[in-house]
Amino acid sequence: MQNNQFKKGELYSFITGKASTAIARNLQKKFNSAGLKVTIEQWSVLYHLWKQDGMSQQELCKATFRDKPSITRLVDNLEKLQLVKRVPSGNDRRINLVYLTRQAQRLQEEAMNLAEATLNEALEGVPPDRIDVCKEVLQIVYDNLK
Amino acid sequence: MQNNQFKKGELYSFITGKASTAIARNLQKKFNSAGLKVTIEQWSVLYHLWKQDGMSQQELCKATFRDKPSITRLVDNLEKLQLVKRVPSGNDRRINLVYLTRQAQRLQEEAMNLAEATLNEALEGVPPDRIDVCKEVLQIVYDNLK
DNA sequence: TGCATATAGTTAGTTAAACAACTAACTAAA
DNA sequence: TTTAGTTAGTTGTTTAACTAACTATATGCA
Repeated sequence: MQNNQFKKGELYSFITGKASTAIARNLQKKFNSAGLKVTIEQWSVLYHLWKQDGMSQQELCKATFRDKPSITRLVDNLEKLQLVKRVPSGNDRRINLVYLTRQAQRLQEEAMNLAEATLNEALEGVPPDRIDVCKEVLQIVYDNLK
Repeated sequence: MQNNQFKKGELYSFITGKASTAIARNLQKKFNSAGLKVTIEQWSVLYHLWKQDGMSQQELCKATFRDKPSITRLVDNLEKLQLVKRVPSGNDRRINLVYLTRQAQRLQEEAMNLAEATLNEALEGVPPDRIDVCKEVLQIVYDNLK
């Protein structure tokens, strides 16, 4: 145990993740301003479908670190927005494959550009090597607790 | 603009803050196992009251990075749990000062120890200087977007 | 074949976040 | 002192997270 790494007064911001909250909020505002009617959570699902269309809900769970009910709801809402479509798998009738609609495909570039812009704003003035350290630490944290 | 710091494929985990989610989830489980009947969000309010009792709701907003309705509801629930009490300010009748009950004071040590344990687990194997870099980067991110 | 077990997804219930619209109380300037 | 603007807090609505309990389908093994 590395007991003195954190003094009690410093626990808070690490645990509550205010930085990532701020990033998410900033991106949501950009979406709203641009008239993109998606939430960050919905975006996080679309993001993975843009990388690989036709994932199952289970795969989306793993990719987005969400549980099954969350994905059910998110896909419900994305279907209502006509951005994705559930298609039953031919091989295994338990499985829903989730496919992007034309409409969602058209959103990709704009949404990704806004996400990139948010990150560039967030990381303004941070040297690349420090970003790398930060990414590594956060990855270790995630792996340690998984 | 530092345009090539992030490749598009790397946006995701930074924006969605999976590390802080994992930390929060881990701490919540520790609370549950220990029979502490508080949520992480409630803990985040208690945390600041343990540092300084009798803060106003507005001050709690700033400290926890939440908006006013969120604090209203968290304090509502903490009151139901008999962990805090609203006391109208003498000087300004708009203001509620939020005070810890005896019961909440008794929770402090146990809750803080669990939070510390979570962080030690999370940061196992991460050298202290890298943690410092990480904290600095996250602080800059937060300030950049504020 | 048949049954236990695992997997994919849904539904229900509680808690919380974000936003907008609101009331009440205070402050400062005409 | 009246009015305009600000600040503190509450309420309503939508979206989402997490847990538990559920249905339906598939798989593995006796």
